[in-house]
Amino acid sequence: MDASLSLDSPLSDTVAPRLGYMLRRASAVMMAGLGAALADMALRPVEGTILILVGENPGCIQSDIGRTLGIKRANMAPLVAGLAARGLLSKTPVDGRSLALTLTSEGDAARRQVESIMDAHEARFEALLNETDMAALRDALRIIAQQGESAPD
Amino acid sequence: MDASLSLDSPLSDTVAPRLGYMLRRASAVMMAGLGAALADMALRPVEGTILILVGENPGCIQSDIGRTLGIKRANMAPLVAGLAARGLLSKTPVDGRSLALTLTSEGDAARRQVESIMDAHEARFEALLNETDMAALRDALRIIAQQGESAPD
DNA sequence: TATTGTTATACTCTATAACTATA
DNA sequence: TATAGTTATAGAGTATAACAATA
Repeated sequence: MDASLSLDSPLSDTVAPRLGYMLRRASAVMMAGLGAALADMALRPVEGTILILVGENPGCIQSDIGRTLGIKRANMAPLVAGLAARGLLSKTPVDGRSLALTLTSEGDAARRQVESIMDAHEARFEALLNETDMAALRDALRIIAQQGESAPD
Repeated sequence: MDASLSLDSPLSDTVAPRLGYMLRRASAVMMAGLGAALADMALRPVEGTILILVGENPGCIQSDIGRTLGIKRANMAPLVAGLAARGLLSKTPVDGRSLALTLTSEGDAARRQVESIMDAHEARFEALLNETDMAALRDALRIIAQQGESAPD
């Protein structure tokens, strides 16, 4: 049993096996799956991620969340405002210029649900790989991601 | 030597080790690197990819490229028009409704340069990983990407 | 009827610039 | 001077709908 050439694609494709292209495809598949899983809660992946981060860092300031997730200040503002408008988190001034973020009880319930959904989503993919490949995958992804440090703002 | 906790991030972050998040980060790093490497040619990664695909499938029709790369017809039109306007590829009717794409000689020169840039870019990352991890990474990415098949249009 | 290519359009994500207020 | 938050805006990337021409 070999064959397997051009079963679903009639074109020769030397781009498909490239590392960057494979990474992009795999990432898109997982993001789409997570987005679909979170759609029931009317939350996007980035919003779920913010809830988790605020949940484990109560009182953290908005800028720290943005720096941790690689989201610029200008784009954090509407994200946090949206979550606050839905009653999921509250902004309380600490500094005069900084806002401390904490989850409301409703936000914490949402956070627990998001974590549950993310756990199940990850488990679905991890079940497809053996432990050795999973460990190698994590190592490789960490090393690749480390190449893109810096970026002040 | 352990330490390593919160050196660059003052926040606890249980999202960072999640598979989907690591994939997204690694993919973004590689895409940004490739984008920077291709910027000298004033080509975006997707444009370079189209040049490669047309180069190895001369006379293929526009729709096949779109299907292979997961780009919708509506979004292929301006991409191909842009490359044609720059003299990198030519569109010749075959069907009356289908357009066969071929690289011009200038387009083929660009294609060779793109492949050279992509080779160097990949090599830079592959050098960071041993053969075992690279093989595991490719296997894992292929398996993950396979979970997101379908999508008719 | 299904496919190809095109245009228009909209929504998301991301980026910069400019502004206010504060440390 | 540097930082925090906000607003406005612009550019990609991606999505649907509608259309004309063709198979």
